[in-house]
Amino acid sequence: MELNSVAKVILGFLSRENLSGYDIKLRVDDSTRFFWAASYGQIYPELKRLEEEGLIQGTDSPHGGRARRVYGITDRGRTALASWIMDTGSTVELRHEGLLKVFFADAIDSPEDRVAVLEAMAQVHRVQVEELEAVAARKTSVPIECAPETIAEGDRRMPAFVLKFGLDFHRWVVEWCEREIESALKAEAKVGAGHA
Amino acid sequence: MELNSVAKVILGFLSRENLSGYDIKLRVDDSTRFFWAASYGQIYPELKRLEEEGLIQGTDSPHGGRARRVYGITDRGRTALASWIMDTGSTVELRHEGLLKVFFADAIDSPEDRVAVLEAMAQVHRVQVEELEAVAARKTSVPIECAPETIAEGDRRMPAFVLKFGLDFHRWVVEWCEREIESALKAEAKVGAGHA
DNA sequence: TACGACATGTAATCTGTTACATGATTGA
DNA sequence: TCAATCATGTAACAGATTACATGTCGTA
Repeated sequence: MELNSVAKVILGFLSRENLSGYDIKLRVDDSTRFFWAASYGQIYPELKRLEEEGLIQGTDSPHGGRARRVYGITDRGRTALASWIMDTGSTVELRHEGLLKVFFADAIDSPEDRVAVLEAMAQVHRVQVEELEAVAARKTSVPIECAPETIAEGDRRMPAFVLKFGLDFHRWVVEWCEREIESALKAEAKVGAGHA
Repeated sequence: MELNSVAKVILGFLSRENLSGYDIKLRVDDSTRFFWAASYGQIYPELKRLEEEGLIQGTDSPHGGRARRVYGITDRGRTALASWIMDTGSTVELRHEGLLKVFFADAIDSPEDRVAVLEAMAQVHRVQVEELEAVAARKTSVPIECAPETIAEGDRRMPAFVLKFGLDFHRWVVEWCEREIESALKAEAKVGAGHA
């Protein structure tokens, strides 16, 4: 019962509410995309597979003449989800072009230009902070889940938790870069003074 | 002159020293793999392509009967590398299964089990810290680049910089998790006391 | 009536890893 | 002599994105 990458988000979201493939994609793009993306090209085929395996159950529920299939999680699906969550192993992958540039920045002659590489990296993370702040603002003003019983359940704390992690993380990176830039500038000033 | 993902590491390493494909792979696995991996299946074809484009220049230099082709960066290659590094845009991708588990941990009934999910995430990052500490230890004791002229150049500071970032980052995540676990446990204790 | 959101699906493409094939050299 | 390392290369596969095709519905 190994779950693939897409199955994990699908079962996760379906454990909260019944959704169509389209709905799932909306929620992914609004939340997990920052650390776990999923495209239509993965979602729709996987919904079929998961239904065949009996982890989810689909029901046709067209809106007028517009075809729509809403899926709900089954007991077997819940078991699979819980067993994945409770498994202590998990992968972490970081692919960071800014770090790669810093790593090779010795190839740049001018010290000011090398500092600029760090500053550019900081800027990328500032943008991420802004994006996440926008997400946070949206969450507090207009909750994405609008069903009344959903708002009533106040115990859905974990997504906010993860959002906080994202904000804290990107802010930390910005500060790290700024600290290192400052100490680099100080070191350089000393060298400059020595030469004068 | 858009560089693809593998071209970036190749040009970066060749800007320091002349290397074979095998050498490049060794260096990637020893350093950038934590944020920028590359496999033989990418490296060898790309070396050919970069030579055709004139960004690198290969020379056959067999060791005895063992075939070997060593590449050096050209002036055009240096220009391409510098222009990529100085470009302010860069991608950041994080794929974090632990965060995904935390995100969906509301599906787990027991509060203790939910805390365990956070603890497991912390553990993954502790392992990363250990791995990076091993890398750091290797660097200070036996520098990977052993050519004397290389050791003499003391101005290759950026790789150590990036290593420091990795260590600081993973330690920060561990502390973040521990802080949140503690505050979660305190909140729970209060609820428990209220019920009592 | 036209546009944007709703809704499903797939084919082409791209990127990257894994595994294998092949063979030489070095050192225990 | 045997295993590990040096060395190059490719085919098969896995994972994911992009772009397209198709059509409905609500609303400005």
